[in-house]
Formats: sequence, C-alpha cells, structure tokens
Amino acid sequence: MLTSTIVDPSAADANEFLEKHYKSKADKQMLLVLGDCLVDYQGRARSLLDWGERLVLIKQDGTVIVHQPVMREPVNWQPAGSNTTFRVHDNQLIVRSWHNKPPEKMAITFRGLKLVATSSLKDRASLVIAGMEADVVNQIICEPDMLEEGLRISKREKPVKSGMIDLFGYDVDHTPVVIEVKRSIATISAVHQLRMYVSDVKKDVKEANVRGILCAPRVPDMVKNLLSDYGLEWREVARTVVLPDDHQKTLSEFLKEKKMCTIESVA
Amino acid sequence: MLTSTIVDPSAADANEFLEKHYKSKADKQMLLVLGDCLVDYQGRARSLLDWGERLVLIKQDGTVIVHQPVMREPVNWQPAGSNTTFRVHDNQLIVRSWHNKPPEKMAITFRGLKLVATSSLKDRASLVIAGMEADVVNQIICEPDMLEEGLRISKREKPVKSGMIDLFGYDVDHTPVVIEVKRSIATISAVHQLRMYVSDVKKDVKEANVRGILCAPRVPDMVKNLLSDYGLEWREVARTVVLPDDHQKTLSEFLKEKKMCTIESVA
DNA sequence: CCTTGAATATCGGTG
DNA sequence: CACCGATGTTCAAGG
Repeated sequence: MLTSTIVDPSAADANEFLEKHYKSKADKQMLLVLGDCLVDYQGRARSLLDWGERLVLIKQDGTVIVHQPVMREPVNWQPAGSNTTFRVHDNQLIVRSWHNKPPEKMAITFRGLKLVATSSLKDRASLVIAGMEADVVNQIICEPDMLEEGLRISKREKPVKSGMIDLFGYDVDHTPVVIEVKRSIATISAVHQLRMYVSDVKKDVKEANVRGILCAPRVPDMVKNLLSDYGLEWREVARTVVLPDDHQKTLSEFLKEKKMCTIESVA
Repeated sequence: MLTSTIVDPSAADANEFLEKHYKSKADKQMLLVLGDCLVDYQGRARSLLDWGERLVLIKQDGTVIVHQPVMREPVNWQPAGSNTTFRVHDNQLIVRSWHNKPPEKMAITFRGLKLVATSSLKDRASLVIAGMEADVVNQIICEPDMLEEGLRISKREKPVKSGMIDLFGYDVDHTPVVIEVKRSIATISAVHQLRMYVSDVKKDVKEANVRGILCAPRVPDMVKNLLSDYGLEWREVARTVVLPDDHQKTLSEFLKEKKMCTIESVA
C-alpha cells in the first residue's frame, strides 16, 4: 500500500498529482480529494450541488463518490466503470467523470483544496455475512415446525407465472402452502406478492384451497389487516443470529461451519 | 475548513489524534483513517470482514463508513447518530462504534495505518435534483394527452385500501382509470401494485369496468405479459430532462423555475 | 414516533 | 446482456 498526500495543494499541483496517479494502471490507485467544490450531474436524472466542503473518492474500479460531512449516502456519484479526467481552468481543479451505459456524467469544480491523497489499496477479502433472508429460509427448511406442526416443505424458489415463491409445501391436511419470507418488517408490497403467488398456485394445481403465509420478524397491523382481508396468514418469526455474539471463532472455522449449514434447494 | 493529517502514524499517535479531533464538539470534524484493518459487525445482521486495506470515514453526524478499493457501496457502516471510541490494544488501533435504535455495533481493528486526517467541513448546500417520479407525475398532470386522447386526471396520491394511487382519472368514455407511474423500468411488483389498486377502486366505485395503466420509460416483455393477463395496460413514456443539458443557468434561476413548474395536487 | 414508498437506488444471481 | 429480487438498503415525507 503506497500512499502519497499533498496538504493545501494548488490547483495545478493537485491536477498533476491526480493525473499521474490515476493513470498508473499497473498499480491502480484510489484517489482522495478534499476541498470546496460544486457538483453538476447529468444522466438518469439531473442535479446541481452548490459550493461546499466535501470529500471526493475515486475508486480503483472507476466509481466516484462525493461525500458531504453528514449522511451515509454520497450526495453525488458515478458508477463503477466510469472514466475520470482532471484539468485546471481559471485556477480551479475540475474533475470530470463519465459513464456509457447508462449515459451519465458528472463535473466537480474545486475552488479550494485542502488535501489530495492516493493509495494503492490491496484488499482480497470479501464480506462474510449472516442473518439474510436466505438464512431465514434455510432455518425454516431445517425446522418447518417452527411455523406450524406437521408442515412439510417441498420446494424452494418455486417459479410461478408472476414470480418466484420462497417456499412451497403442504400442511398436515395436505393443503398446499405458499410461504413468503422477509428478513425485516413485512410490507404491503409483500402482501401483494404473496396474494399473486397464491392465486397463481390455485390455477396451477386447480385447487381452490391454497394457504399463504407471510413470515417476518414483525408484521405491522396495517399489513395484518390486509392479509386477513385476503384470507392470508402470517407468522412473526424471531430472527436468529447465526454467528456468536462475540468474535470467538476464527473466520475459517466460521466459513467451514457456514458451508455445512447452507442447504441447497430441496427437490 | 481546518485540516490536519498524519502520514504513517503509529497506533498510539493515531489514537491520540483521532480522539482529540473526535471530541472537539465545538467544531465537529470529519475523520479519515486509511489502513489495513479487520471489521466485525453485529446488529440487524452479523458480518465479518477479514484483513484488507480500506478507507474509514467518521462523519460529523456519527455515520461511519468503511470503503474497500472498489464499489459504490461501503462494505460496512454505522448509521448516523452512532458513537465512536478509539483505543490501542497490542499496538493496534481499535475503532468501536455503536448505535442504539436499532441496536448495532461495529469494531474496526487496524494492524497498519497509512494516513489519518481530520477536517471541519462546512457545507450548507443541499442537492437540487430533477427527473424523479414526482416530475413525471407532474408532466402527466400537465399534459394527460401524452398518455391518451381525452384523458382527464382528477386526483393525485389517491389513498385506497392497499396503498396510494399515483394518478386517478377518467377516460373519454368516463371509465375510471388508475395510473401507476415509475421513473425507471417497470417491475413485476409494480404490476401487483396496480392490480391491487384497480381491484380496490372497483370495490370503491362499485363499477366493474376500471382501467389500469402502468407508465414507465420501459416495460419488459415479462411485465407486459403479466399486465395483459390481468387486463391491464401500459405506456412507455420517454423521460424528459427538466434541466438544460449544459450548466447554462445559475442555481437560483433554476430553483425559481423549478418552483414555478412544481404542480400541487389536483383537486 | 411509526409507516410508507422512492432511489441517478446498488448489487448479485440466473438464464 | 437483460432481468429479477434482496438490501444491516437509506432517506424523506406524511400521519
């Protein structure tokens, strides 16, 4: 990780510095520019951002993000695969970035610069994460009784006309059951989804009696009402954390265990 | 904008530096840490990220974001309102951040540091943006004929049982029309939405004949098929760019014009 | 406060 | 490449 920085650079110095490190293709650099700037974006939408002090990152994959002093989200950005140029005009550094598909471009004009930096970051790690929707689905496959005594899961990711059913099975009376799983709060839109799936299955199996269950850690009253109106059901299932609370296991141990617990589609 | 940096700091120096500037509440600082780190997150989900070189930002509102050398999205983060502490253990800098609602915490351990920096960014500007769904809705209100000859819009944001209808009106034959607007590609989920709305309105007005139109810049075949199956319609409406292509107008002129063009709900 | 839905959503998986 | 759905979605607006 080679790193260089210039504090309080002139526009010309910053321009030369950024250009040099941006073009070093052998060892891709991440660039940082901290200063007082104005941003003009045009593409899927159009936006203008007046003068203010921000941090601009130009990543090794062409991504550009402009961060204000608050908020998780960048105020402006360009997607991965964008190309960026630097130049000086009227003693102001201008950073231009463009992208082809979808067509969009962004211009950042700096009237003051506090810091420019570059670093050839090396990072082969990828995030290992647990507690996603797929994990909840796995859990239900392993232990269908958590939803209902005698429930038998027969298919995962079952395709129907209007989409993909998370889980499909039969209850103790052999009535088909469609299960839609959400890892966080159930939404009205999930009700629409479930209702469509149930109606698709009714046509598929030519059976009038098909149950639909929405599984989520929380189901708001509004959503419960809507479900009731459509003759659908719900289960509020507690999210289980797969990893231990504290970092007791090593990553490799965790990965091994996770692999073993990952359940493939059930035939 | 006061800025300080240390290049290649020791863990102890970085710790002292970050602590000092984090606590300067009078003039809130944004902090940057560039180095080789490991991230452990626990909250709405659980994740581990193995060693790698990343940039960590601690923003003035408590937001923490961890950026890998690629991708627009941070690999890990803490929401605004989080609290952060710094400490040294085994000659490694440890950054801990926690948040109450929802409960979540993150620990970043640095085994190598390339740069720490701090800056009291001042930015009062907020983004001015055009081309959102609301703009498309406005456009249709102003010019309903773009969808269909003789169409009359009567309500915007009309509430029905299962949600909110973007636009509601009557066609040339006085048949009620429900219009769902999407600023980008139409999805299956939008079809579900529209279908629910149409069925709600049928009940409301006790009329069997209610039309539903999905308006989007593009409607994939799958979605068209689904719409046809349900007797619904679609229009592919080109997105119009509100701002001129180049930055010819000043911000204030643009704002004035935008305000004039913004149309309130139609009674 | 909670709830709802948009977003320049982004991103990964699948066909 | 298009398309589809999840996201620790985030965020702002409205009740």
